[in-house]
Amino acid sequence: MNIEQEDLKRSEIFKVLSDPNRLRMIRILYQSGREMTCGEVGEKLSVSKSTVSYHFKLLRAVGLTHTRKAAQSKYLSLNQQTFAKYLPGFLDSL
Amino acid sequence: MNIEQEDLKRSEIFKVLSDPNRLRMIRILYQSGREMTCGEVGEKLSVSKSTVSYHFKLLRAVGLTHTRKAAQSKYLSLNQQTFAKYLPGFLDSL
DNA sequence: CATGTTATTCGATAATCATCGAACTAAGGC
DNA sequence: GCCTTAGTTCGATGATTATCGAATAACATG
Repeated sequence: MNIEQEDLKRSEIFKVLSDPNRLRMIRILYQSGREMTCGEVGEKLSVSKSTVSYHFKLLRAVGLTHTRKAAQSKYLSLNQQTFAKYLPGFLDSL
Repeated sequence: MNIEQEDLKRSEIFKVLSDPNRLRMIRILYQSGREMTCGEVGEKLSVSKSTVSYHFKLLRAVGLTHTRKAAQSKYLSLNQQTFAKYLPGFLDSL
């Protein structure tokens, strides 16, 4: 990847992190230290489930989270590799 | 500062970093290792000077840069402390 | 198969954003 | 005092965004 593309990727990641609700989601996932479902996270944020789904889609799209499907639920967890590459030390600063 | 406020501050910083042109500005400043004027940076990005001024204002507003005024020019430099606090290791990953 | 749970998709809407050129301010040099 | 240089501010505009509720899809369980 050249610098142009790297910058675009970086700015996309920052854009995804620039919403307070998404930041909270990440903190919730990080501090829980386990997988969580959409509903579980959404409950803590008091926003509609469609909005939660929207945010989760964005987080997934830039590789910040990983999704495991099981039955009707989807379990989300942080993708530590992406954080390590683009935001070294960030998670620990939360 | 409580967590709510910290998250707002964080998301503001990320929002400022989520624009490719502002990211390039930061890279330019970082790699040059010195102060630069608005015009100097703007030249490298081929955007209008009003747009550059707009971006610089945002960077300053969240404390990512520092401005020193001298004669008609304004010299910009990165505020390393803000990076260290909110994005440890980020500059080195550029 | 009917019902309930979990999540996604689809408009719609109000808000925010990046960009420009033009007008303006401030400072120097002639 | 004028012109030049360096930045800022001010609309205006087109694009993107966050949010919601309603409709839909996928799966499980009675």
